[in-house]
Amino acid sequence: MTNDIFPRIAIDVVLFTVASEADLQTMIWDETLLRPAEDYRSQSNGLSLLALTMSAAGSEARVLPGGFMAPNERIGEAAKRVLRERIGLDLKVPLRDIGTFDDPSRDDSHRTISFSYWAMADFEDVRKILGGKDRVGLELVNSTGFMTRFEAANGSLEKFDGVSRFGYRFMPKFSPSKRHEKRLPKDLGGKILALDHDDIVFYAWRKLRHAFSSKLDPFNYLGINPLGEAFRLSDLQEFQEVCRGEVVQRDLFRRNMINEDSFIAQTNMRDSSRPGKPANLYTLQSPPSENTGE
Amino acid sequence: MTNDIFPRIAIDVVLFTVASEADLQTMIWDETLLRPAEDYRSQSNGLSLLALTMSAAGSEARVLPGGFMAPNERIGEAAKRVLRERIGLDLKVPLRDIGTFDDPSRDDSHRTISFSYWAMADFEDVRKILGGKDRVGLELVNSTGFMTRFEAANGSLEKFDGVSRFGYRFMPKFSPSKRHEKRLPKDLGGKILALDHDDIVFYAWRKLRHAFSSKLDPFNYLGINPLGEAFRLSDLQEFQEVCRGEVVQRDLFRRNMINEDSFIAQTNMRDSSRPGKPANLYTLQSPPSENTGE
DNA sequence: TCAAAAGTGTTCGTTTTACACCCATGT
DNA sequence: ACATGGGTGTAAAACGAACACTTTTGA
Repeated sequence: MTNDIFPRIAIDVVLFTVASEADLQTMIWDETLLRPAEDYRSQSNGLSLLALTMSAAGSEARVLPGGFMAPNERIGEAAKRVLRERIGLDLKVPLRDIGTFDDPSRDDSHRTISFSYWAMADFEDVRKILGGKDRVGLELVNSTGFMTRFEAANGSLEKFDGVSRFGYRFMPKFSPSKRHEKRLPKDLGGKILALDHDDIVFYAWRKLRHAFSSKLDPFNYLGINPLGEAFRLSDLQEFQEVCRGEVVQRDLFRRNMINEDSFIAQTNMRDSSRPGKPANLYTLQSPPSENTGE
Repeated sequence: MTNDIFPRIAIDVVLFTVASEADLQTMIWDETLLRPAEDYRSQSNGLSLLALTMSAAGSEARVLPGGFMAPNERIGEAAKRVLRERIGLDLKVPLRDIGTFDDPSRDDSHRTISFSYWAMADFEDVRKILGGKDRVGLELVNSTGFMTRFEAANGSLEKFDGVSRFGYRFMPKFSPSKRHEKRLPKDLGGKILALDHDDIVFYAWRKLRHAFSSKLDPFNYLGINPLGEAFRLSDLQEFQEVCRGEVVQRDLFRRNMINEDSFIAQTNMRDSSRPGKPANLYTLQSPPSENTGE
């Protein structure tokens, strides 16, 4: 029952999580687990969208958690098993398909095909499994700070169909070629992860964006409720902006959310824990549950 | 180098083609290759979107062309090889990912995972490889006639996010559960192909729809130009409607197409080959070429 | 009283949708 | 002349985006 006789099927998983600056400062004791280190030392990030990475075997390089498929195993099971075995996380949310990556740069004698999956997990659950011999850590994908800096460097975010540290796409009308042209880290001369894992993160992030592009409850789709029982609209907005890599106007966001069949409902609670006028708190209409996307 | 020792990787391909009633009548000599036979005998279909199928080995059942992955083979190559070997078609257009199907209904001792791909091919090329010992034929996916009948039976098409014979989705606001709930043939008690191939066709069709959902040239994305050098706007509209499983108003379609950065350009030719006022002919701005989608 | 963030009113322009009408051809 | 399909005018409705202003708190 050796794996050597047949093209290998690799499973790679992009596990996203979202954490505030405060979360990261108070809950991560080893700051080398947070990359890029300079970003987190020298500048403010606000809310961060992060992807879980680990050290590649015997090297400095960082990779996504991954493994190989075992005989007689269902593919979905394999992905969950990989997470359990490699990083010790027993995922409760659904894993979703990213696609297949026929990576030509893996250098061994066997062709390896990567099936990849993504999911969003609570930061609470993720932080517990950081560190260890594999140096499990978090790589910045996007943040409010990143978007601000990107905008300062590249002009208005409206030219882009979402921006992230793992790449972005031009809106067709602003694209040099009138297409949905994209730029990945490798195009920009700044590879982040080893192998083709930057590509995988990018496509996973593009799928994550879809969760926020309809009128439907994104957290139902993701299977988690990262905002807690009751939350400010501005919390929801910031979360959404970081996941989508786009910003919207405050009033526009509010009015879009508070219409007939919204997935949130106003509570009678208010929150004064932050400066400014107290905010009404909202709650999700329906609890997160298993759901099938397209 | 046996395949028995490891979970098998199957490749299934959904090959779409579009043909008019006249095409089908004049070019298909064996009408049993056209399914469902009753539909094509008894009622008018107009323009049809079809998927290529063949007989399952030693059975009446119909399946998608498929095969198994060979050692040291690139996944994209495998898909092209399968088409070449099984149905004798040397595809010139890019194959696109549908997803992975972990089919639990395949009954042999080994778990089989299906990587599936789709493409759109010219009817001209497809018709040449129909028939043969595998009874290669065409299965109706959607048609103008199908949409008309569906609308008569189920009410306005606006309630649906596209309809086809292989399933449809409700628009969230019309869905029983306020989701993008879907109905597949198996839910409707009318399985069409064997195994889980109905699902594969459905998801392939959902991807095909994307080709027509932006302002970009769908034929550039598909890699073919099914309409020829010059075409009527109504031809383009009918093609698009059949692929999307949605209908739009004539004037709205026209105005959406004829705006600043359209992918078509008006020619100085006119066509009087059909009743009514002669139509201006249009042509594609840019020739089909390799393109990367998301 | 001021800064900060929440929240509302109003306007303007664009896109969507609908409906009605006119146009040019073959029979 | 009339059926058939192509093509345009117009207007209401819906939506997106911008901007300015008010509200309510803590410091």
